[in-house]
Amino acid sequence: MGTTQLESVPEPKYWHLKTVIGEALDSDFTVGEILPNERALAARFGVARATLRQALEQLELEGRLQRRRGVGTTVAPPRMGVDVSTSTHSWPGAPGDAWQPVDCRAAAAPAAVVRALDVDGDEDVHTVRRILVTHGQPVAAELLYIPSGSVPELSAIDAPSGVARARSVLRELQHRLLDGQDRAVELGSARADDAKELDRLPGAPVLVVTTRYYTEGRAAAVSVATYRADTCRLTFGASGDVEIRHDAQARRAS
Amino acid sequence: MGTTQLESVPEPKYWHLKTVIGEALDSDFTVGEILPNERALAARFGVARATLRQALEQLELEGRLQRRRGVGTTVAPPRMGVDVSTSTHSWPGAPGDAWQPVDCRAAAAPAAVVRALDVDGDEDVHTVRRILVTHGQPVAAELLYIPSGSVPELSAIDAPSGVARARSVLRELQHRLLDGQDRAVELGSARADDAKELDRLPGAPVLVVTTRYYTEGRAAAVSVATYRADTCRLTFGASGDVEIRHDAQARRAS
DNA sequence: GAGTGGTCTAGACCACACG
DNA sequence: GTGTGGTCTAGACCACTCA
Repeated sequence: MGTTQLESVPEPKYWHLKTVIGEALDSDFTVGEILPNERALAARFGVARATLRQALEQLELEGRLQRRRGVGTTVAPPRMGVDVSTSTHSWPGAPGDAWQPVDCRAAAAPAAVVRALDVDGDEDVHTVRRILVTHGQPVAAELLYIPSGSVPELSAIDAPSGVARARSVLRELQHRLLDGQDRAVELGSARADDAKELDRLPGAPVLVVTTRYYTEGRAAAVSVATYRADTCRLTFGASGDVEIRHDAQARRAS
Repeated sequence: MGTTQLESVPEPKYWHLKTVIGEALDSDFTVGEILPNERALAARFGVARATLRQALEQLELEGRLQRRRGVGTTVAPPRMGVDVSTSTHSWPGAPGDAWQPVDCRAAAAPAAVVRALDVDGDEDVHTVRRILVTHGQPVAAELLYIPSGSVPELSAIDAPSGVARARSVLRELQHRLLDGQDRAVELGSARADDAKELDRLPGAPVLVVTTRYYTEGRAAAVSVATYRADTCRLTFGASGDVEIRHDAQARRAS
C-alpha cells in the first residue's frame, strides 16, 4: 500500500492553513482590509468551510483578524497596549482614571467574590459597573465589589442606582487609605453581560484581571475586569525610567 | 407558520450545554474524575458531537476541564497561581529562580525580538531555552534573547550548545547591573515547540508574557514566556504586606 | 485491538448588517 | 433582499493511549 502523502508528520490542514493565511496577511494585506468571505476562501484552498474556520479562529485568537457577523473578516490592527500596572497606588475612580462609571447597585456577591473578600455570603455588596473605552473602542468591562462593611459611609449615599450613584460610591472611596493591592491575570470567556459591553459575542476570549484592594490589613474591595483578549495587550509599567514605545502602533495615517 | 420554539432569544445550544455541564461539574463531579466520552455525552444531550465539543472547548478554555487524546476528559483542578511580579529586580537565573535551563544557542532573532531590542536584524543573539515546572507539571516555556552587543563577555563562553552553555550565559548575566524591566501579557496560541514543552497540542491557548530587561538605559535582553492558559493564573505580588492565599490550592496532602 | 479525543467533510439553516 | 459570519448536523477517518 503506497502512501499517497510523503509527509511523515501529517500536520493538520487547519494548522497549515493558518500559517499560509498568516503569511499572506503580512505580505498581501493592509490593516482594515476585507478578506474574501469564508466560502470563497474554503473553495480557494480546497477545504471544507469548517476547516477554514478553524484556521481563522486561531488567527482571530492571536489578534490578527477581526470577524463580524453580517460584515466580514478584516485584518486587525496590532493590539493596543493597556496599562494595568499595579504601581499606581490609588483607588478606582481616582483623578486621571480613564474608566467610565456606568451603573451601581447593591446585590449579593457571587461566590468567587465572597471568597476573595472574606465576607458573609448574605451580606449586600455595592457593585459598580464600569467600562474602559480607548480610541472609541470598548476595551474592558469591570465589576467593582465593595462590601458595606468595608466602607460604612456608603450607606449614606442617597442616589438611586445608576451613574450618579456609581460616581458617589467612587468618590467616597477616595477618602479612605489604600494600603496596597494585588492582581491576577487569567484567561476566561466573556459572560453575556460583559460580551455586550465589549461588543463581542458571548464566550469570546477575555483576559480577566482580578484586583484586591487592601485597607486596614484586610481586603476591602475586589475588582474583576475583563479585557478583550483579541485587541488588548496588558502592560505593566516600566520599573526603570525608560519610555516604552510600540512602534507598529504608530502608523495610522491613511 | 407557527414557530415551534417559545424562546424569544434562542441561546445557542453549545452555550446552554456549557452552562448545564458546568453546573454538573460543580455538583456531581470531583477533581480528576473522568467524564463520559464525547459520543456518549452528545447522545445523552441529543446533539451532534461537534456541538458537544464546542461546549467542552469553552470549559477547557476556562480551566474547568482537561482533555487528553486517547485518555479522556477529566475535571481539572483549580488553576495554580504563578507569581510573575515584576518587583523582583533581578536577572533571569538569579538564585531562587525556579526556571530550569534547557538549552542555549546563537541564532538570528525573530522579527518581534529585533523590534523590542533595537538590534540589527542580522546580529546573532544568544537564545536561552528554559522551562518552568511546578508540582511535576510543565507550566511555562521561555525563550530568552540576549544580543551579543548587550553582554560582550558571552562571546568568551566556550561551552557548546546545551544546558551547560545556558547555565554559563545566565551566570554571566548576574554580573551586570539591572536598571529595570517592563512586562506585557497577551493571549497567544502555542507554537509547535512550546506546545511540546508544555505537553499540549500546537495552537493551545497560552498567556504570553514579554519582559524587557534594561541596563545602561537600553533594552539589553528580552524574554518571551508562554504559560499554559488552561492551568495557570498569573499573579502579581501584593503591594501591601498582606499574604495572599489561594484557598483551593492549599490542600495537597495526599 | 479497543476506546479516546482530534480532524475533516458537505451539506443546512439562522442571526445580523447593509443597501 | 443579499451576503456575511455563526450554529448545527451526521457522518468519516486519524492519532494517540493503554491494557
